[in-house]
Amino acid sequence: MPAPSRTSVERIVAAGRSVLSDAGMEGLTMQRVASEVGVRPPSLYKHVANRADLVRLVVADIARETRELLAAAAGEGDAADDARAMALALRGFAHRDRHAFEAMFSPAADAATIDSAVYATAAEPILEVAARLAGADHALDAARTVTAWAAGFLTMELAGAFHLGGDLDRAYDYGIDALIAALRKPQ
Amino acid sequence: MPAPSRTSVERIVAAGRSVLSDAGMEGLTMQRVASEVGVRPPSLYKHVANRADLVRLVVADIARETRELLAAAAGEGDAADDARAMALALRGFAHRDRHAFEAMFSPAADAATIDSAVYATAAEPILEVAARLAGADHALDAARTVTAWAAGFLTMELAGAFHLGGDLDRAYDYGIDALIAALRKPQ
DNA sequence: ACCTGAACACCGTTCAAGT
DNA sequence: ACCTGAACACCGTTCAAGT
Repeated sequence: MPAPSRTSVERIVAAGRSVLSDAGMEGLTMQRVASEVGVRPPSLYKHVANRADLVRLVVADIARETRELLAAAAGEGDAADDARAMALALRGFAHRDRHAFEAMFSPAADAATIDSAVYATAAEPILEVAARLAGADHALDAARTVTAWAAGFLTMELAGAFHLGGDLDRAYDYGIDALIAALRKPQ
Repeated sequence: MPAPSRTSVERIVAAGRSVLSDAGMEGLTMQRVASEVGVRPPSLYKHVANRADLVRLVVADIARETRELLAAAAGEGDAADDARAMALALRGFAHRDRHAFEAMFSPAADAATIDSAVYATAAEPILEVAARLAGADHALDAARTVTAWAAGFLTMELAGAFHLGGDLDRAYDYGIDALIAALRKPQ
């Protein structure tokens, strides 16, 4: 007499995603997720291999979310406007959901190995603007430079590394403007 | 009959530093550190408040190390040469000791709250070159932009986020050149 | 004044037994 | 075919008892 599944990977990942948002990576425990889903911890192992696997799935979800966010920010402006809008959208996300942002952009000991395909997902819209901004030949380098800067800035901002004061909104603008100017292909 | 201390904070932090290097943040356990130091885990609590405290001290050590490293890289070249040399020195460190680098530049759930003074320590040599490069008025913004980019690039490189291939050495050069050009004060 | 063993709470994970 | 309780290993941390 087979027992019908009382949950599913989808529901487990969704629960994990929401636990992560409000308890952080450290609070993302199998026990908490199980109780959120209405099941006992051992049952989760019928649907995911282990905690690392669950974390990987949750991070992949966040990557998809990030891609949507960035794609939506790139409107019909020129390349520089779109790049600026995407940078601001990413900062908004980092502020709105710091745990999700950190899970994606800092290699917590927990996240262990993240599928590199996950990054490719989120990187698509960035590559597209980078190509328009820097030209096809430098699209990859330009995309990496901008992404590295934004990820680094926001990670450090969230970590409280920018303690020397000054207006961080302005500092972020300063950075994005400097990068756009530097990467822009000769007209 | 008071018992003479069989260890010290210094020795504990040094042990923690070396355990971190070869086992990562996740392998940095009180048990491992205790055994490295020749003592039982409960004894550590006579010298550090708890694991978070130990992690904080280890990270502060890494920050000092990083400052030395950066200061040594800034030779007698002009501002652009020094900035380049410092960026390369940081990358060398990230490759040589990835766990130490990650402990400093990614807010592991473990690191919890890092003293912001720790960042100030490591930032000093960067601020100094930034002032020479971008002028005193923009020193802080320029230092933040360069640091954010380098931290982001190296974190992503270590995480395997740059899977799309291409020469990463060249990509790093591309980034630092672009940033130097963008931040350089009008001559 | 520091060290220790014993103990506790909490975690991930396995597994035999239920349905 | 999935769920469960019981169990195990491992972790951080506390504390009374040793010296």
